[in-house]
Amino acid sequence: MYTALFAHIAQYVPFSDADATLLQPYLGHQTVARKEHLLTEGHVCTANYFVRQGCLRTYLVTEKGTEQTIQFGIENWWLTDYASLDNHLPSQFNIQAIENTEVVVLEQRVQEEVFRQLPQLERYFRVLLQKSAAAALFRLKFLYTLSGEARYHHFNDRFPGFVQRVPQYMLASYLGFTPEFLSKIRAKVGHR
Amino acid sequence: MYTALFAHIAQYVPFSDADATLLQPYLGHQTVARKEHLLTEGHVCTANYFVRQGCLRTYLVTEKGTEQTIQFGIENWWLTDYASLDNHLPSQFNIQAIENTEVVVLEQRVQEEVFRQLPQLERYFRVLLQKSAAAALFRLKFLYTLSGEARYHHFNDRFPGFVQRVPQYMLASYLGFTPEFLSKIRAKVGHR
DNA sequence: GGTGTTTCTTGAACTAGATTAAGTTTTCTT
DNA sequence: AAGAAAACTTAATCTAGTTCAAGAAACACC
Repeated sequence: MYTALFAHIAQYVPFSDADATLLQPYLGHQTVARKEHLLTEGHVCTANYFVRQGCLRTYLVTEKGTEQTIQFGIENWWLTDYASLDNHLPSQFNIQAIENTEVVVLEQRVQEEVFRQLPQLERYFRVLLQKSAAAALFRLKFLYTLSGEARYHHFNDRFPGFVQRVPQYMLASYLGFTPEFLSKIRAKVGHR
Repeated sequence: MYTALFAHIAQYVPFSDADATLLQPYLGHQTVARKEHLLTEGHVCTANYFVRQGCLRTYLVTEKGTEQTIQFGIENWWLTDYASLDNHLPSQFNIQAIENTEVVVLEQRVQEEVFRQLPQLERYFRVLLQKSAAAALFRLKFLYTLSGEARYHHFNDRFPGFVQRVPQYMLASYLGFTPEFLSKIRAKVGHR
């Protein structure tokens, strides 16, 4: 049930079987059906989610009523809206399953106790968040310096299986352009 | 010398005078003249910088040779390139002073020892990084959903003093458009 | 298998912002 | 104070990507 998460933690900090036994009662497990939401905008985000299997996305609904995909989360990634989680504010984002997904749930209300009993998890999350900060810098570089078409190719080269895994309108949205434009790009290179 | 940093830490975690005395020998202090660099792309980033006074920016040089400003860092902010810092890789970014600036320097090579002696700093940085992750989500929302002109107004409303503090071509770059376009926007509303 | 819904594709018309070019103003250096 | 460099402004032309519209294809449900 939680072995993927425990293995992930052990990659970064000392984490014994006893530690795992200690942590387990604080964790939840949830199966999320395709299209089902873990977080809906306007509601307070109450947990941090670790993807055990499957794929999630964070998106928002624009003033025009269209969906803007902000990020994807696949296996071994944590996903949450920290602004909402930490400040108990209604979230501006949605977290939704793109395919049937299984997540490990760390509720905000037990997080402090978890850190008290397993202080090395402070370090685990700090290290992961540093990786996330590094990725955010590259994401901005990507968005600011590449054309829409170059972004598609760059992404496709980097994550070749992704294009088949997620609907194309979501991918287009994530990459910052319209599905119509994505069709045009793909037609140009024979649907790679 | 380090009182601003110590006060900042004490906002988030228990931090006594004894803790401050313990940390101090591991810190450096640097005055950076306007336009001087703390990090140059192609070099490995060796430290995390806390802005005591002044203003920094992270930027990159595009393939066309133009500068793309990615972020600003003002008082009480930490600034670094985590990808380079943590993995000892040459950085793709530059960190430069926009005005005369004073920073507290936490070198990567002493960081582990600092965490060993002051474990609450693991928590301090985790909390700050969570805020940073929250801000990154909002930054993407901002970039994806607002027009160039709306981004200018939104930013100006939020940080009214900033527009006078940084050169306009840097602000335009940060907001994702050309300086020419920024001139047009400002002419429209009578140079606010 | 049939029907309804969602996703993808195509093409014409449109537009937000970029590019090019150059003049003006401000700042910096000596 | 003078000259050079950097930053800002202005306007015409251009373009990457959007919008609009609708048909085709794929998927979901009963």
